[in-house]
Amino acid sequence: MVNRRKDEHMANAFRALGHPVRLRIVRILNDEGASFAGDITRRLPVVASTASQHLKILREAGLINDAADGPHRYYSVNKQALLDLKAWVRKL
Amino acid sequence: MVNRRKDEHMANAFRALGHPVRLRIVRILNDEGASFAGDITRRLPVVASTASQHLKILREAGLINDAADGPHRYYSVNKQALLDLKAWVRKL
DNA sequence: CGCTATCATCGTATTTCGACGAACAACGAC
DNA sequence: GTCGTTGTTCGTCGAAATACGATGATAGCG
Repeated sequence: MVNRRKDEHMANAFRALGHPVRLRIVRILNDEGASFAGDITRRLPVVASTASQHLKILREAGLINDAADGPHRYYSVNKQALLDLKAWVRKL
Repeated sequence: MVNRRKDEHMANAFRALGHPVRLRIVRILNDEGASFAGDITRRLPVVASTASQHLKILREAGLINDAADGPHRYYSVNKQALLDLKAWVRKL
């Protein structure tokens, strides 16, 4: 099948979104713009190390970007990834 | 947050879609219409009992419907659930 | 330099997922 | 009733996910 690899990639993205905390992270970044890790974590019901893991999962799924900024870390949504997601879902 | 419960529900749906086999099931039902369990299973790289489990997960997530039809079981997409999913994703 | 702040990563315990084969249930044909 | 077909559920086991605290790494302040 032509789209087997694409499906694999999309399944990865969906799996990353398939957790309340991670869904909330994406919504925070999407609704309120890029943020520092601490500002995100402060709004989540988990400790910092756990939040960091969730951010890593979203990053590895390609859904968010990160950049170092002094001792802080700046996170933002990957707009292109979200566009791809929307395009895929629209076909359902 | 107003949409905490909604997010929980959407995370469930995303988690259900977060597996290649289940994504493929949804695509089969969506692209080719409702099907018997056996016809679906035959196109998946897993044995029948595993396919049945995946169908159950999708059903419990509300993404597909099922109906008994003699010794067969008939599966179809839940159009409303997909509409909800699309509406949610569109807001990203 | 030492000190604080900010995050990430490591180590670990618990839970959940995902796969299979075996056993079970429901239906139709006979 | 007994088969044969279809599909689900059960039992099990290894792999992965999820949470936490502890430790490590880096940047800026003094």
